Amino acid sequence: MSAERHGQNEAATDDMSWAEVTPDAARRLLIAAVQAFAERGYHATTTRDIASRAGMSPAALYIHYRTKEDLLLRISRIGHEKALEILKDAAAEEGTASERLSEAVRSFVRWHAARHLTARVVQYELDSLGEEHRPEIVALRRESDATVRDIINDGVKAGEFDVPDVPGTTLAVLSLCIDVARWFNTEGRRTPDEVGALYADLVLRMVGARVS
Amino acid sequence: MSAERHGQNEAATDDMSWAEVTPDAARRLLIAAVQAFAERGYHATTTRDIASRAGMSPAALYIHYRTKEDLLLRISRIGHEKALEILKDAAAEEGTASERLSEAVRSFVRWHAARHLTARVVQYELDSLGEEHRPEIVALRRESDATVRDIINDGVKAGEFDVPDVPGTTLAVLSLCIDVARWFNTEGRRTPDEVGALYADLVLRMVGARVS
DNA sequence: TACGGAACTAAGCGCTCGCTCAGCTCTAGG
DNA sequence: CCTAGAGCTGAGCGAGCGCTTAGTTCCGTA
Repeated sequence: MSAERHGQNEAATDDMSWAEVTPDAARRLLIAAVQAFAERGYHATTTRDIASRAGMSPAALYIHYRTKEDLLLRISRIGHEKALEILKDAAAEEGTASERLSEAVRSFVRWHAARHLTARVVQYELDSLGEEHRPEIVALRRESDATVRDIINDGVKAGEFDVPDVPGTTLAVLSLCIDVARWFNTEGRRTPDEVGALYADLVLRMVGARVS
Repeated sequence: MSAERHGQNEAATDDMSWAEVTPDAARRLLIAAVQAFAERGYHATTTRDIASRAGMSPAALYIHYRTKEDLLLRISRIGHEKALEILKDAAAEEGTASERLSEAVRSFVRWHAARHLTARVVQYELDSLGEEHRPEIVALRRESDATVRDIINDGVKAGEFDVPDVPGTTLAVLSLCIDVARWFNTEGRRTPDEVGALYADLVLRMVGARVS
């Protein structure tokens, strides 16, 4: 079966990846919200739907979360922090700029594919967040941007890369990786690992890395 | 002013690009719907909002469109047809595969940037379409995919390109172009022409085109 | 001038939404 | 055994939703 082959059935692994969310009922609600938001979008999802996916009554949601938007905010914050951590870990490794960029793209894309439900909410439901919470999330995105841009700048300085427009190329690389969350399908032909490898190669070509 | 510099203020040019929609009131409603859907998303947009943007009462909408979803369907169909036409025009030109791919990406991206409100609805609100209308739109997307894949295959056969994974690279190229609609901002630093030129260069690198 | 029909509006119907609240249940501490 | 409090539910409120309907306005034609 496909999910087994991928080893990435999101519903199964979510229990582990949202371990920081307690108590148990709050975590179940949050996981239910991720699935519902990813499938239907934030505005099309009802609190009744989220609660029933978690096996609870509609009122139970409000014991653990102040509002429906509060749920989205927590998902978005945790997700962005995870995505940023992945990029920073890759950037902090030892090795050439090519190696670090390749590893950053590979792991970033792998996350967007394996956890595409979460990533879809994180990357595409940002606008559903109210004005008062958006700046916090936008700041995390800028950090992600800076992390990738720094690696590319390193590569240019070291003579490894040929990049006429560093900010533009950084934007394109991140855009390419993020959009994986939109089209990736667990039932499809590619595993998250395969997509990660393909994209790492494509990005190295985009920055004109010397063939190794 | 930015919109003037870009020469691409969407609200202004929409009157011309939706010329095929008649009568005038129907076109005004459709343009209002594009703006509202792009800003807030389909589900978060109310029919009252659309009607008031068009300077009409809520009931007037139902004289020209059967339902709110009917509006989305018409926007989506016209938009996808336009996007496909752009790709096919570039693919049908004379020239090398590099030239045709470059022109396809340049014009496709330029459209997604200049008309990013429309493109955002077309590319990201597909899931809001009911099950009965989606297949028609998905067929148009497959045609777009095939058009780009054919150009890349031509380049590989001619020895112009070095592409280990043609379907995967095709997917990545289209994904990269489409995501322009998500991040492009009229107030930003780049014009649609500039983004088109940048992306055409990046895509030629992705397919390993020989430097010309 | 009179009239048929298309375009449009004011009012509002039935429904579902996010969210609330009074009260029930279950468990830990004494 | 009793009790306090956290977790949860059933019922439902006020609001706003998509959409409808009865009736008005306006214009082309004769």
